[in-house]
Amino acid sequence: MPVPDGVANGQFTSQRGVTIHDVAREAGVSPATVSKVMNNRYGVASATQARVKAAVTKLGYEASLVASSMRRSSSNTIGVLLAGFDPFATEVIKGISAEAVGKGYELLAYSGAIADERAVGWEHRSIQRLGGSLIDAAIVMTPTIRISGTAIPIVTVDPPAGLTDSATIASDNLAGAREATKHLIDLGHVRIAHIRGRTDLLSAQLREQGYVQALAEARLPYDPSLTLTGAYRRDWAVDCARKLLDLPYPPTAIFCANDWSALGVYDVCAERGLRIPEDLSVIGFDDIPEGHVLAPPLTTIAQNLPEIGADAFRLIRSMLDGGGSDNITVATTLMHRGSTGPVPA
Amino acid sequence: MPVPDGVANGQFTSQRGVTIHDVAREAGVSPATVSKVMNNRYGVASATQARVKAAVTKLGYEASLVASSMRRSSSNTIGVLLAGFDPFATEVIKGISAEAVGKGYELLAYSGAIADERAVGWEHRSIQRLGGSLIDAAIVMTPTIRISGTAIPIVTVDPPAGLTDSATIASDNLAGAREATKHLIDLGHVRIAHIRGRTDLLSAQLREQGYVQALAEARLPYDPSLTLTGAYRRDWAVDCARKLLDLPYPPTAIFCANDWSALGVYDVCAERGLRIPEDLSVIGFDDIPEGHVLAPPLTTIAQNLPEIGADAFRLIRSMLDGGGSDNITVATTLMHRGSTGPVPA
DNA sequence: ATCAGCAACGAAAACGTTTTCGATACCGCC
DNA sequence: GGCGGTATCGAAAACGTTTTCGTTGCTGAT
Repeated sequence: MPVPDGVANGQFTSQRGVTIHDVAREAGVSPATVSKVMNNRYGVASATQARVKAAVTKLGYEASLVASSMRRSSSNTIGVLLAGFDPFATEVIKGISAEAVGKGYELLAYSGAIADERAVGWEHRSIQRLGGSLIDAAIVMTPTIRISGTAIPIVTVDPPAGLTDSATIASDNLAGAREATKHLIDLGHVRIAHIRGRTDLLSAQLREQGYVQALAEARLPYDPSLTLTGAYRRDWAVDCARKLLDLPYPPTAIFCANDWSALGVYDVCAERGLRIPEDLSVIGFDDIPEGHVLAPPLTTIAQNLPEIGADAFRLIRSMLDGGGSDNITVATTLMHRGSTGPVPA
Repeated sequence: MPVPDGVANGQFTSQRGVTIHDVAREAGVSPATVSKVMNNRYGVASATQARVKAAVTKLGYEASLVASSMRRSSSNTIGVLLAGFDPFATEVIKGISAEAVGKGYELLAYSGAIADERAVGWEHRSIQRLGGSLIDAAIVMTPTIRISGTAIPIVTVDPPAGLTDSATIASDNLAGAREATKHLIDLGHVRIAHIRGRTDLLSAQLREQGYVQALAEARLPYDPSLTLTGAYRRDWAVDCARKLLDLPYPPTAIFCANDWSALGVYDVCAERGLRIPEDLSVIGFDDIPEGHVLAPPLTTIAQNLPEIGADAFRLIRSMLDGGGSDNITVATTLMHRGSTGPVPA
């Protein structure tokens, strides 16, 4: 139901916002004085202050963030740079926001990845574009490349491999994967497969490493043919699951590097009539909401995403205050639901 | 484990990003020419272009968003303005993002509500601060006031009461509330209470209206003493539930204006030893994740938040192309879970 | 009466980019 | 050789704000 409210095309381009000059003219002072009043600078008579404030409220003036942050060095806002507003990122942002509220900082989440061809290097581009003026510091989510030589403090959430010399926050992927694998071992499983994630990501490497460690700790043999690459993708995981189940001596349990991969395993079980967990135990990683509504609900390793965000904010704040960088890991928790059970007889 | 990576305090303030002047000097041209190359303007020799591009890549130059959007009018960015990154807002943002990706637009979510005392009017402040230069249009989430006189197109998600003359998107709160109430009626309930939301919000008004309509359609009597104000808050809803259950002729079912209010009802049932749904049926609105893990899981009216976001993006895009405004409602769906059942005998 | 001191205010520069417009050099053609 | 036309480039203004610094005018002390 379109509303014919009498607005024509181009209605907005003609208008320009009210500037500091308008306020100055209204109050009969110079722009410089208006700026001083707005920023509570010393050196303006109280009578003038009152006049300026009256003009400000009358005209509804608010300083343009762009112009002021161009002149100033600091803007009191911290930027959150992300490839897209996916569930992972938004959950972490919630944590950042919860921690930041009331601390006098504004938050600006910027998604600068326009198209896939330009996607590589979006982190650097975004920091260059926003940094130094619009934002005082940045929290970068799941970058694909190493970021260096920036003019502002950076903390990296879910960092890429090999980035230990700067500030990073991530789940304790190693311990989480070890716990997942140990959970399967405790249920009596001996032949445990692993569908690993994107091998270029540190998180995937650590989860695989945790899987290997848990096997070693339990003195179970490590069979390389039981580890396939699902790249964190459901469709790839489908292929992996098929190959694993086609093995002459197939696994009785699969540890998936993330929940999406586990969904792929569910798909294959459905197509082959295999029951979970009676015929095959499945455990995931991440604890996405979709896992709750599966039949059976997915056993998984939950990441504490808001806590990661809160830690990221605390760290970047301490860096703004002159503190050094740090590498923080956040504990995961095993969510024992319906998709894992004792080894079939 | 702090990493002593040899960085001192103030390490970042000294550095300044590489500007267009640096590139110009490197390439032996003027800043104007560099700008033309960056923006693919006509009138620069191919040899010069190559030299400039080489300098750009060598220095890793990226135009400052602040400076360029100060000079330009358009920035190809649409802003999402919100009071905070709460679950409602982030879910809608996901929908906006999913719809915006690949359309050539960048997204900038800005949370300008610093402290509660300054919170009133954050919408206007944010638009003034970002509009006209940093963002070309804005999607405003759950504003508390009417926004008018802006220089850029605005669409409002979950608009306040009385705002029908501008572009708005919201769930079909009326139909959803009617469905919720009808669900209880179909289960045989006759004495149905309603814990309403914040009466200043249009959503709450419509949900109450839907409740009243459903009663009327079923020719059930409307008892004003069965409607109390929970203001969308859990603690207020606790008081409401206590009062309702203390009534001489208490309700057998309660329709809560949102899920948080329903949680308050759960609290009171727990404190009084009432069983859900045997002694009291409870239905909520919103479908928050917390409702899934309750015992019993909460029956509720789910909002299609990502769809709201997608609609918001589509609408603002058509407005940028010169289209008129619109008022859109998005359908809700009843999630029948464990907290509603037949009327007790 | 003179002057140091200070409060109040404004002129102007600066931030980094884009865009207009004028200047220059070169080309082909008469 | 002169000239109109075109291609290429740079000087400078502009965007809206903040900040420095100089100017003005007043107060109070000598």
